[in-house]
Amino acid sequence: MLSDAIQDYLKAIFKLSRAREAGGMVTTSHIAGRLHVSAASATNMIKKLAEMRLLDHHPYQGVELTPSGEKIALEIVRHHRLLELYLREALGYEWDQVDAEADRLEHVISEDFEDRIDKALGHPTVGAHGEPIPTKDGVIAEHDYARLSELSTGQRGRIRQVSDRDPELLRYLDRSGLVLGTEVRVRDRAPFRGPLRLDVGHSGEQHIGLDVAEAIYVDVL
Amino acid sequence: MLSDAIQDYLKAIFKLSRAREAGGMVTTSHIAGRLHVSAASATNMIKKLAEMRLLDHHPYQGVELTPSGEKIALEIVRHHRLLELYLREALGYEWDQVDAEADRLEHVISEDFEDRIDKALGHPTVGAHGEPIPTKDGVIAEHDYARLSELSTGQRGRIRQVSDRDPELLRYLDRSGLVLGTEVRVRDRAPFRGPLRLDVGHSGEQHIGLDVAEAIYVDVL
DNA sequence: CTTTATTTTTAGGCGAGACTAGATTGTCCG
DNA sequence: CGGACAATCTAGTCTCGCCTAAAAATAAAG
Repeated sequence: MLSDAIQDYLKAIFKLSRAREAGGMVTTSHIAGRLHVSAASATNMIKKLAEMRLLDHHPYQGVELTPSGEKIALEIVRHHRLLELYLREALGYEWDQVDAEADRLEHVISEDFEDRIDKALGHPTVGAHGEPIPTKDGVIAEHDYARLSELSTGQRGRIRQVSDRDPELLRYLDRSGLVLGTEVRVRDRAPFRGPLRLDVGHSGEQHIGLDVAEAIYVDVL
Repeated sequence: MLSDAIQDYLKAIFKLSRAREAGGMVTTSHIAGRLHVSAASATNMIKKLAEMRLLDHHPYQGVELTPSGEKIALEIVRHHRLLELYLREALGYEWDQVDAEADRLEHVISEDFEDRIDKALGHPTVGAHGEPIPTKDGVIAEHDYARLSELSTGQRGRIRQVSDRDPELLRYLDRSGLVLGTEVRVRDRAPFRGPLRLDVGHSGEQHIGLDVAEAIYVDVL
């Protein structure tokens, strides 16, 4: 059985390698930063994981998950996302609270538990924040959503996914009506990485910063 | 935050002190046996818990939880029993599977999670095996059920609680119709700790060993 | 090309919680 | 009362996952 720490590292590396698209290489300090541990601790764990053939370590360059490492990471991600959705759907959790609870639960649930909540949710394919849920045999759907920040003036999109990293951000999005499924239109973009003016749904107008817009993924309409 | 190990020790000591009723003293080897660790490990942890004023250690005699130790134990037991019941009611787990899953979940759920499942279950007072569920402020109901093994020929009782220690036993009870709420009558008791012959519900007759009968608690009718 | 700044790795250590081996205490029995 | 045996405790060790401090490698800048 893999320890919680190992699972956390694999999950973090997997997510970072996705975020840093196409580059593939994830550095020691990225991992350390994400997990709030020192760089030395990350190096130690990396060496151990390389020993276990769960990742390839290119010293001073970065790491890359092996297929078996990625398989395990996907199992954990599946646990996490099913749990998030279950907490929301079955227990009424708010959008911004599910991540923290799922982070703790994901390490301890059995296969049986996983199957039961999967069934209770009707075998969902996307999680509480729109992220794809890997299948049981490790296949994850690839969506090519655009970041809201990439849309130009006049373009419309439907919100399909949001970053789950920051609960504060999620609460802000919720208050602003920027939830999954909502249609938005870019009315205006201020220059020099300035804010966007948006039409949100049928309700109203919102001004959001570019950082926020980068955390929102849309289908361009 | 108390470690999982500490929580496990406190829970084990609490349960053992209940089982060994009135005696109060729980020995090192009882604890070690229950937790599947060596006696030396148990001694170490006992010293640590005594240091933390969670229990009183009378060397070579045994231990007794302090009020604050018992408070913590009750919180864990509450988590455990609410989880067991939730797994059964909401996710369709079988009687014999809930204990193992709850053992892992009990350490990681938040107060919020506890409150939500408590509410979803309608603030239950007894768990999946009939055990009383401590309240949030650490009060546990005391039932004075009789052991089925103590009933004499001709006496009737209603099953109110069963031991949750052994999944195998629970499956056996389930197959035999010896579930919570069932009425039973002792038709006959064989001598020398021999088996009991029972009328179970309206269905049929069962022969059960005395060990089994000791694990079943009834209201005498 | 050399200096400087940053990142990564190495070295050494610490606390938790388990273990084994061996010393100690308590109990029971002749 | 004195042994014998079981239970308990002490001492010392191990693994895991984290840490800090210092050394080494890389990258950037003059």
